Amino acid sequence: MPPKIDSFAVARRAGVSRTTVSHVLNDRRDIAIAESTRARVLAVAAELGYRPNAVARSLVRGRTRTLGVIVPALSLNLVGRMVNGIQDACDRHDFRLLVAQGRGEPDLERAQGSLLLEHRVEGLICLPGRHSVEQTRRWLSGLADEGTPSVLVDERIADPRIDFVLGDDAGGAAAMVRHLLSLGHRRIAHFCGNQSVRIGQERLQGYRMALRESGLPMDEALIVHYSLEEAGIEVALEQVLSLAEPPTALFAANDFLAASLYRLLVRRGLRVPEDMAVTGFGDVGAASSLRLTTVSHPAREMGEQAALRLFARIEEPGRSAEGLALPTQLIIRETCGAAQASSRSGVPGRAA
Amino acid sequence: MPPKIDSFAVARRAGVSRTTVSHVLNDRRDIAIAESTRARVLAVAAELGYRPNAVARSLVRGRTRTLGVIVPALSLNLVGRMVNGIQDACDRHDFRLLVAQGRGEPDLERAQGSLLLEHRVEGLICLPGRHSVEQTRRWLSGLADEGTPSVLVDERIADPRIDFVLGDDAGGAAAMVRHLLSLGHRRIAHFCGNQSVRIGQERLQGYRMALRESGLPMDEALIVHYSLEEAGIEVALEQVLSLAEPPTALFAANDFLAASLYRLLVRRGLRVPEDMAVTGFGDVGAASSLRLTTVSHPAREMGEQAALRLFARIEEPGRSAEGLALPTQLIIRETCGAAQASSRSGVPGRAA
DNA sequence: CCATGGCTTTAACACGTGTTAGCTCTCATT
DNA sequence: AATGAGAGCTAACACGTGTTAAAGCCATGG
Repeated sequence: MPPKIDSFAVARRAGVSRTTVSHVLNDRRDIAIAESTRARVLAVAAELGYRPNAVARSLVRGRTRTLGVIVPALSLNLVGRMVNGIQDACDRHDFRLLVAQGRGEPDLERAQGSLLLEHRVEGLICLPGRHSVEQTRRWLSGLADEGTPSVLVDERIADPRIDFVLGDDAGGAAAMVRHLLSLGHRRIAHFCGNQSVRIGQERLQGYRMALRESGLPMDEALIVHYSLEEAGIEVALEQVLSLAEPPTALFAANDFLAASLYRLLVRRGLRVPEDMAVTGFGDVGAASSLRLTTVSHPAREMGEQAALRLFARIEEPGRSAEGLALPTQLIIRETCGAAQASSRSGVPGRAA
Repeated sequence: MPPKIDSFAVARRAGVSRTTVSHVLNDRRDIAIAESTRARVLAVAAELGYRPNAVARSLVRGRTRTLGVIVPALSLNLVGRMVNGIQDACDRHDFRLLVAQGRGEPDLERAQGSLLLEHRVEGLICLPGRHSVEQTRRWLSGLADEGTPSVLVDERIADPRIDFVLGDDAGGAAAMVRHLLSLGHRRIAHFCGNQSVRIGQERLQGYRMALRESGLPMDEALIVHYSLEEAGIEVALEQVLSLAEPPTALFAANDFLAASLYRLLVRRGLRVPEDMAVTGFGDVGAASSLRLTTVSHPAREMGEQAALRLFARIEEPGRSAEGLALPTQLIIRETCGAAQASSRSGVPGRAA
């Protein structure tokens, strides 16, 4: 066990006081320090491998320069991309990131949040699980009362002290449908996502919006719900293919679903995209392998923006919160049967 | 701004001293405390919403109960799963997790590591980037000199003070090849992963091992290297299909590659698995959508084990390090053309 | 020779908690 | 009734740093 190297050790060895070491290492310009002294202190600190104790510094400064993030699980693709964005923003602002998993259980989420607060994170980013949205909202409002800033991701919240950040799911879905319309498709089926969460709802809403503005009749038979087991998808597909007027394009609410549809179609001897176009949403890793036309979800940017919002509120506690909807991007590959190009949905802006 | 609630506030309100509050809240059984006092303190703490300051506690105890992990990027699928496992283990041991991204850049990795050490993490888990393995090894050895325990993930290290954890990539690949052999395939092509990293090398090695033990002749033309662009894969596929004796099964070093092969085969009018079997490695999300036969990579368990190793070394600093290779699991779905079943490769054990 | 003033350095306190040694008070034992 | 024991509580220090007010030093000018 090597001897403990604290600022005392550096001071002794450099022949100065501990205070001088602190001033040099914190680069305080308002305090005059002889150049020779400064150089000597820095040399000694490097020589001894001195690592300032951030714990002690946090305590005395009353600032930890640490953010906390609560997610349902880090293994989820979008969650990883989001935390990646948060982390990048933290790096640029010299903040550390403490992560916690809530598994979508409200009680666990709150318990994990309390632990983060005991560690005095300066702000909290929360991506609630599917079943805990409402409780999470109330809890974050309570934290706002105590003065802890937070950002809610992927869900809206009415509290004017809490920012929220989400993707423009409706806009992205609408862009996809418009693209399919522009390719000549008139019968476009939508395989819905989970209608109990915002993203599932809004993607369907975007589909409806684009169809309505095109003037085409809305056929509810083309809006496909299915049970979650793999067999459920196949049954639903059979059903829609056997319609009197079957669709010529399938727009799935997510890429995994699109991949399943792709496989099922191929197994039936249909060609994609010649006999049937297939598109997805999310742009997960395998989407590019399948050359799947899809919508890229701005998960990384959402994380980044969430962190930036937090930094702004930490610096200016009175700042009023805003909702932000980040644009998605249409990724045109081959499963829609069009030449490659891409376009953005909407512009970044306030979300109601 | 609500009034600061520290242990003083609780003590005042409960009519006891701050020390008594500490004893009650830390549940010290060796110190006798009247039941009435204990109950009153707990009630007041709950009423005021007292949150002990973990920063102060860490400072005085000299223990932060925090682990640090350095990864190339959190957006990578396997990384997310691994950190998920680490986090679960931390939860069970009442540890917090501080994450940092090194982007595979050695300098950044070390800088991030230093930051984590300044925050006095009690141990470090390191998943080095592709290009920084050797430097990372040296750096971790240096940390061991200073007394900081660490675990290296996905790479071996000779230092007897540093544990490493990896997946049994060779065993998993061998199991896959044996399975294909058992289905009657005699010409199995392997589309290699990056041969400059361990997992790419060992998967190829497992392929060779299984073929050798089967007694079949080794045909180097079936070991496929390709350039990384999408077109590269197509060219390589054409080449192997036009061999005098083309393969009947394609074993890809990862699932994304397998998905690409699946798509290319289908586009050529070939049926999977009737005309050609396709298998992958990793069991990423889309693998189940494509009903891809693959090998599940034990990323989550690796993270979990890495953390457990660290806890053991933190409790018993003199403990000697071990290498651990975690078993993979063969996931038999439909792209190999077999009835569903599954088997494990090897047993958990020491890795040389 | 002393006062003035700028440039460096230092002593001392603060942050919020855990912990140890010691104090007080009650009760039972002799 | 004195005393010892033990239960219950408190005072004081420690952790490693940042920060402020004051002290020391040196040169310059009166």
